[in-house]
Amino acid sequence: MNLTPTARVILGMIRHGRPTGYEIKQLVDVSTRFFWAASYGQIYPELARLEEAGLVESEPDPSSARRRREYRLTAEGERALDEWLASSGDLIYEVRDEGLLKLFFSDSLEPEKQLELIRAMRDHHQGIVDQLNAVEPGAREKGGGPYRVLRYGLRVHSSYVEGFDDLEKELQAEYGVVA
Amino acid sequence: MNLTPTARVILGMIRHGRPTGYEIKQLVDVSTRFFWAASYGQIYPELARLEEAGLVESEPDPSSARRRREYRLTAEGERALDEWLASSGDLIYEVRDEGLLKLFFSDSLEPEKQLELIRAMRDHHQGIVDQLNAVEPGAREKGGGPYRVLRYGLRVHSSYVEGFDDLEKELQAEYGVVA
DNA sequence: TCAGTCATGTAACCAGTTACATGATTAC
DNA sequence: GTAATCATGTAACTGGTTACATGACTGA
Repeated sequence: MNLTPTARVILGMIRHGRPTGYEIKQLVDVSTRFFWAASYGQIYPELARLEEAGLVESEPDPSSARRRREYRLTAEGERALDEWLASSGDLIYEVRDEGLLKLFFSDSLEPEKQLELIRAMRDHHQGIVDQLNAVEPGAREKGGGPYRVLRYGLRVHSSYVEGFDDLEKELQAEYGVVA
Repeated sequence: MNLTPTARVILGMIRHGRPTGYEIKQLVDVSTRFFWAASYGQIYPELARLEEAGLVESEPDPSSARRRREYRLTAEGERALDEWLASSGDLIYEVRDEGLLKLFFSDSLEPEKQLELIRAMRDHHQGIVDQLNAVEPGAREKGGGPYRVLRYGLRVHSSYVEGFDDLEKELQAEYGVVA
């Protein structure tokens, strides 16, 4: 009953009230995206596999004018989801941050280019903070896990921004630049 | 001259004084690993491709008793590395954090399990902080990009730990647990 | 002598993205 | 009418891990 990575988001999202591939993708894109992304190219085939495996079942939504297939968890699916949530093995934790990699190798770069890099990273994380802030009110109302995760994200990405601000000042001091 | 992701670490590490696949992997594992990993299964084939493409050249190390192939950057390779470092397009930034995904869906979990999850994540990041602290003295001495990256990592992972500590207290209060 | 480390490499697999294709419905 | 959005899906590709295989050298 071992779930593939994408299956975990999908089952979770179905229980969370997102019964179609499309709706799952929509919610992922404004919530889990920053720590767990998913593309249509993963979602639709995985839904089919999950149905084949008996963890979900589906039927076309007749109340909708457009083509629309609604999924729900089977008893098996509920069990598999709970099992994963309660499991206590190693948790996947992977990061790929090209900016940090550049920074690591940045000693050969001109100061101005180094600053440019740091500012780009700062802006990127500030952008995430902004996006999180934009959904904060709605999330606060609902509370629970999603809201906890949101606040966590807000905290760490703000800490990123601070870190880059400090780095920028430090570099400017080092190279004798006057702001 | 577009470098594959792994090519960037490799070229950077060669310039940084790690001329063999083995040594590249060793350094990656204690430095960039937390934001840019690489496995032997990527490194060795990529070295061969880079040589084929003329970005590196190599010869067996005669001064070594064991089999050992030393790579160095060609002029082409130097140029490609510099070009990447100075480029200013979008930077890859990807995270996959299974713990946060669980937390997102954790509302159906018993409080005790929720706390367990939060503690596991806390411990994981504390472990990273410990590992970073272990290499801090050596990195401080050398300074430059690697040291900047290290301090950044220390900062954000400490902020993760704090975040989870707070979350734990919050949950305990919510569920009326007395520490 | 034997465990550990240095050192290179391959094959099978896994998980993911991007781009494309299709078409209906809704809002302006 | 037409642009945006809803909605599903596939094919080609990319980038990566894991496990395995091999063997020499080094230090206790």
